[in-house]
Amino acid sequence: MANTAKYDRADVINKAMLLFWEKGFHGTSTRDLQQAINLRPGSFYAAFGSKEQLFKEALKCYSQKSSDLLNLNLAASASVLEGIEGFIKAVVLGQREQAPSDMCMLVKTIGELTDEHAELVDESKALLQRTEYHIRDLLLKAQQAGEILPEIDCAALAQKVIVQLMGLRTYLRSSNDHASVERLIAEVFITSKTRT
Amino acid sequence: MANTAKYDRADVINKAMLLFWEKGFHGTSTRDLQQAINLRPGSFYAAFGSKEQLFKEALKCYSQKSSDLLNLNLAASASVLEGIEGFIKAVVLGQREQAPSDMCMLVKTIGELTDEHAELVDESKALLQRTEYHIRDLLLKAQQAGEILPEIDCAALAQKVIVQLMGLRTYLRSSNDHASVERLIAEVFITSKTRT
DNA sequence: GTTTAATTTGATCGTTTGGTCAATAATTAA
DNA sequence: TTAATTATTGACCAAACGATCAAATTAAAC
Repeated sequence: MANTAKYDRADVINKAMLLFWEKGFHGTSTRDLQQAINLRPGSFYAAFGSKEQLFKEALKCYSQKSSDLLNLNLAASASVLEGIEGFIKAVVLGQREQAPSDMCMLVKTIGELTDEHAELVDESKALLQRTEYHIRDLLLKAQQAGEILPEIDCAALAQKVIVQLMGLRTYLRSSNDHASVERLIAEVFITSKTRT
Repeated sequence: MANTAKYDRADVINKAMLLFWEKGFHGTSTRDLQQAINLRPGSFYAAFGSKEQLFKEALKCYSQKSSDLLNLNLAASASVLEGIEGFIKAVVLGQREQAPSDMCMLVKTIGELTDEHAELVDESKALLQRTEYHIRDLLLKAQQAGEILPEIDCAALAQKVIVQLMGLRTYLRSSNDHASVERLIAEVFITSKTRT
């Protein structure tokens, strides 16, 4: 056989993801990346092919972490709806000192990039849609469990949740007004909840 | 005296704004700009000093256009609340074929840029806040006119409107689902309106 | 221990970047 | 008409960009 790679691919992608999340696609140079993940150009391009391909891996990594966080909150909550609410709070407010940006990386990407990088835009859109469907399915489960009023359209409610997530995270980045954002989060489900 | 400039400064800034809005700060090169506004480097830098300064002028231009659109909708509406609703529809859905991006240029900017370009980020934040205060004042006026329930906190409602604007425009960019967005817009004020 | 195939390294490539500048052209006041 | 002042032009600069590659190094297979 031959030599073996000395880096942990998952760890490298995670570090690249954090840098891309913070500075964006164009704002992150391949040299920035190579320094952050401690790889020389040759290894870098042997491993990932191009800056664009690494960014795509970073998007998937980001989305997976987000999905993990949702599952974590679901597991730690007594009900599905509580789990979703916990997830929203965690995503928007929770990770203050560890996340490299207040805003969603997928939102930042579809905002920054154009058709010139259609593959990355499309991947971001697809991952956002997957999240929406995931939440819709969870809301249906909550509705079947009697947590959500039966007349509510859960697909429409899932859209509202995604819109709120996008809007609130962006608003927090803009205003840095934690208190207001916390108050606004509490209102997301109030008209859909059953009496408790 | 001397020679006079052959270009219209306001027109040039407007063209630059459209390009920046579409492609972002890093995605737009000074050569892209110089070609779009038909200025050679010398004139370009004599007129604007730097890419960053021109971007700042572009932000102000964008915000002014947005403010104009709000006033236009207010003037064309029977009530203040109708005017705001018309503005929201116009901003989110109306300008389909003319706007270079679904998303708000200020949101795109605070999403793309970091502390490295703090002046541009801060300017965007300030312009967003000005819009929020503008809407808050209008909502107060609508409340005094009896269009909004007296128990509503108009400052908080203005925040909600801004969050919705950010979220809905981003969601439209992501999903291209006009019908859903139109439906979601209709829900912005339903719990605040008085009986009609 | 030698062979073999993969990895790592750092110099380097051609291009694009934001920005400068001396030369030229144009306009108006005198 | 001339002198003074400003605008325009296009060549040019140094730095940063994404990416390549031959040479050196490494570790598993035999």
